[in-house]
Amino acid sequence: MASTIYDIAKQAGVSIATVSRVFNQSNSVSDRTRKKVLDVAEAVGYHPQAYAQGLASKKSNTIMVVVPVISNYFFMEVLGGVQDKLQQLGYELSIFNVTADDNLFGQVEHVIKRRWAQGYLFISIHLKEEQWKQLKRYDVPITLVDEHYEGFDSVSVDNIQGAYTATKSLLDKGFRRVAMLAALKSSKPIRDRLIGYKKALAEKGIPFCESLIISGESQYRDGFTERGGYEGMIKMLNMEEIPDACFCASDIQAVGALKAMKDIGKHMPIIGYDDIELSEYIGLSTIRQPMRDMGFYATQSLVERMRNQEKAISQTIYSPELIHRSSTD
Amino acid sequence: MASTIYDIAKQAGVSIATVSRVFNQSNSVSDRTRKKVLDVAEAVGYHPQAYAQGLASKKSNTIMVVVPVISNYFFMEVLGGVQDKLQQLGYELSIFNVTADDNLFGQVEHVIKRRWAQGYLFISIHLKEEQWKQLKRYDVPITLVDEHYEGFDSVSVDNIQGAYTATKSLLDKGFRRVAMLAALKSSKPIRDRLIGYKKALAEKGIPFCESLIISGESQYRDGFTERGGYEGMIKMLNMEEIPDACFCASDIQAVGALKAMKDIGKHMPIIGYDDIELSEYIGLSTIRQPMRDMGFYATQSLVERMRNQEKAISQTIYSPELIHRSSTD
DNA sequence: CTGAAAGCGCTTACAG
DNA sequence: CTGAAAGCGCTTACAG
Repeated sequence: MASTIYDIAKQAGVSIATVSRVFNQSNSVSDRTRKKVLDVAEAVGYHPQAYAQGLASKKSNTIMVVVPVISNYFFMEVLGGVQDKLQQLGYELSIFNVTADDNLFGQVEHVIKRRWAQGYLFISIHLKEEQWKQLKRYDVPITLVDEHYEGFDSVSVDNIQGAYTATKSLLDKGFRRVAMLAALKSSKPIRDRLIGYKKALAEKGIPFCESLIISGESQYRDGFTERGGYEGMIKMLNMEEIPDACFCASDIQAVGALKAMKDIGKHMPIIGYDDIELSEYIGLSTIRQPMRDMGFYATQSLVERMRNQEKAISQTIYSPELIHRSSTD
Repeated sequence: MASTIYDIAKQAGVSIATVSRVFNQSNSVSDRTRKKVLDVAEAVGYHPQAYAQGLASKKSNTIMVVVPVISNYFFMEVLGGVQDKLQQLGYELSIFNVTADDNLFGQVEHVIKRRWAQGYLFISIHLKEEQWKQLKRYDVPITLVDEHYEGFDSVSVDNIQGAYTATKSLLDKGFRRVAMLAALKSSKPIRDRLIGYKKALAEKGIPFCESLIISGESQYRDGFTERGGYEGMIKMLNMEEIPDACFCASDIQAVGALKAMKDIGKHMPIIGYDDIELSEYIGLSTIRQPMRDMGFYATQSLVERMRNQEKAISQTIYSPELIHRSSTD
């Protein structure tokens, strides 16, 4: 049950080098020999051990995805794209989940130092300029998704523009008191989207009003949850002067907001952010992020870099798209 | 940038064995020595390489999750539970995604033979009795989630009972023509749920009618999608005699079904299956599967087995719970 | 096309 | 508490 390359070599009457060659698709093996080796291997159920191969070859054929939260719609979609691409290429996928509470950079550095993979896909990992620079020194293929740093290939969506577009679409409909249902204030997407929101207001000459920003304290998924949206909307509907309309920082929060409005019996137009598959089915207007495409493309970009460290760094920035549905009618 | 245990040993003035001991938490190292080693390691940014450790120790501290589809609500929730548990334990998580089209058993066998991990969590992997038996021979810790085979620890939910409960709840309300919005007929959960559905009918003396089973052909996520539900419900609403009520095979399909009813302008009570987080927010009655708990508990069970191969095999079967909300009012 | 041999970077008895 | 040395299961020049 635990045969090694030596067992196969002995049984097939060849050297271990030859067995190794057979399993490495080397073409310098005669068909006869190859067949003999394969037959024996098949019979005893032999496969090269991943760790031994990794150590000896200093390669691993593994791509590692590094993310803060796995159970999250955005990540799930991006990952779908990653898989689609990987399936074509024959790499193995590994996922490393960094925990929010601890020293983020330390965790990221750790996983790289351990050399688990040949290439890394960082999804929604936000570091400081200084820290990216340090990572750069490891000289390992890394592609960033949902983040931007000029030293690495990256694939992202313009959050500022997306929030701007969402807010503007509401303002253009004539609403003045447009609220923003945010999540954890310190999170990167919220910070960016707040900028876009303010920009749209400024353009219309509407003064920014702090009280129209409803943010949550929950650390769980940074507040991008149904519950977060529900609670935020409840607060909003209890304000002395209820907003005219609302820009929600994510579709999943909008789902909660919709319920809150129903429960309270008051209604206002809302627009979400992401365009998860579900949104079409609940008639939610939103800002589409091409999540699947991002995963797909980022993976391609990473693999290209793994094959050629010298290629020029590419920054891909998708423009978010306004999707109009019934929630803003 | 690529220091090994030798570099650290030399710089710290000790042997490589000592360096190794420091990184393996062995307590037979003096505090002075330990500090010296740690200081040097910190300075040069050293971490043991995963592959070399794995090969030398024949252990890997890695748990691998094997699944058919990653971007799927059920899996996402289960994985959330897995992570919660793993975080407490300090194992690394790897995910292996088997593709639907190919020879499933071959893929599963391959990943085990490569010895990527010390323990495996199989989620929604359905094999034949015969194949499970073969896997058993590898003598590797495996825990099954959403599947049952007496040779391995398993954590599952009684699908037959769940479907029975759902269908019965509709029949008890007085509906006679209760349809089932299924997905890919050949999928395991559908087969089981169909049994439960029939059982409930039989109990009430209602003859089973093939035309009330609406199944899809889509391979994508086995048809457990919003679109699948939407299309199924459209079909149903176009039948000459529209059913009185409908049991949907998953919440996500129910979301699609809800939209279909709205679009067509006809309505019938429906009940879903899963109780994904979302369902509470759209008022969907459903059958709750404790997905997070299943992941959590399965991980615990797996780790216990990894630590003690001799422990008795445990089969945990959760009873699904009926959650009553407005969609069946 | 094939083999002998060194080496990948660790761990772990075995001695002391 | 510490070190010398063998071994984990492969890959890969180097020779032939």
